[in-house]
Amino acid sequence: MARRADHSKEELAKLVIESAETLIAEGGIDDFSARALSRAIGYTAGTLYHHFRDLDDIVTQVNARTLSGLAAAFMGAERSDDPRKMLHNYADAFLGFIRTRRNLWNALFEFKRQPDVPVPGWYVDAIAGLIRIIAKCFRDIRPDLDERTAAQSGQLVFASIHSVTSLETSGRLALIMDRDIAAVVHDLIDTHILAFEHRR
Amino acid sequence: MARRADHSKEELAKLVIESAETLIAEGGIDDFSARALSRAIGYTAGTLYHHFRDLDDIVTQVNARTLSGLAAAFMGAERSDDPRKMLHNYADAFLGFIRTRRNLWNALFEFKRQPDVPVPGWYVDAIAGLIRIIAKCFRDIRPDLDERTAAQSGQLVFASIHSVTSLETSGRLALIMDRDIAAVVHDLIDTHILAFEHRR
DNA sequence: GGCGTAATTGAACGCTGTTCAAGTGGAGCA
DNA sequence: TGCTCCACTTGAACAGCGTTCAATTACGCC
Repeated sequence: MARRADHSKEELAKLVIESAETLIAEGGIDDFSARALSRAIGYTAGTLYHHFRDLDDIVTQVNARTLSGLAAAFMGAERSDDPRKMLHNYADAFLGFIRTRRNLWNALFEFKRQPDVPVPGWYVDAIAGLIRIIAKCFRDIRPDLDERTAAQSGQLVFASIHSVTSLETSGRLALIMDRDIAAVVHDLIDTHILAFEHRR
Repeated sequence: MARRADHSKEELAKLVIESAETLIAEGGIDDFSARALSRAIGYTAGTLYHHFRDLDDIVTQVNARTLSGLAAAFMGAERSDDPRKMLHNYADAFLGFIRTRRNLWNALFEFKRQPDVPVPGWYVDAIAGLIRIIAKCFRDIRPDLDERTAAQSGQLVFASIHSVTSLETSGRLALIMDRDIAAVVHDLIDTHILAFEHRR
């Protein structure tokens, strides 16, 4: 029963990515498998490998949607003229985004990439874009400091927040601290702002 | 062909944990499996389940050794009367420790715990002990601030450093920043010190 | 020496990602 | 209309995984 009239090549690809996103969002990356995905779309596992290189290929495309969704959440953050307030607004946008998409956010950093397969360029660019938004706020706080310093603070904030959220979504935050994720994230931002204000 | 003469119950348990540690240290948690471990010790996979609840049980005991090894590394950190310098010394001890034990450090946070199995108490205590050492330095920097504030800074530093090291060991640090792990860790510590000095 | 029991084995179950020969349905051409 | 061709789909297969368990073995003890 080859070439079923059910879906065109493009429709099937779309169906696969969207179903994969739903499966990961609902059950996490651990319950996600080639057979579970093929069951969900009504095809056989083998078909997946005719349209995608492997499962990592599919997960990477789901991750792309998550990243652009986060970028959209950043764009939708409440505006403020105060860069300090703006950083907290971004944090709230971020927290709101991952609250409803825990498993998808986890998938971004959980799934193993094999070292030989290079990270896609758009992947790096998407993260760099988010960090640039954060760095811009630091630049506004102390325009006298050079751009590189602000960029590094943006990177540190991004990495630190990623840390506590991944600890939280994997259920390990309570091992380290006794506050909830939102309190910790805003505390982290205040810490980095305070340090940045008093630099040099 | 049971061979109780080869190893006593205690000897076998020791052999299992040590072999598991070696396997994880050399090949990472991904290449670690019940069959690989049983092959290494010259027994069958089924035997493992007579002496341990499951693989998680074994990994957890390996993690215990890693944690106490890290505590020992902290104890061996170069002493200093300056708490700021001391924080950097702890960082160097930490960096030195994970440099030779990347895969073991990864195993500490990588392997999935199922949510129903509670985290062992000594596990929580071991982490809390490390954080307390860090918090003590912050307390020395500003004795006028209350203990809780210092404790929270200790937690933030621990979580932040865990973040960048786990990003680094999983090969993702380069996605976010362009500096090496040691530079980032010391920068993080300076940031938290600077912010702590200027609190309230 | 024989018995009881603890330790060990090896097969089995259901799962995983991935590959591939075989077969089918639809499009294009005569 | 009939025919051919090939992209697509399937289902079986492979090698691995964690885990369980009936059967077997070997040891300590009486």
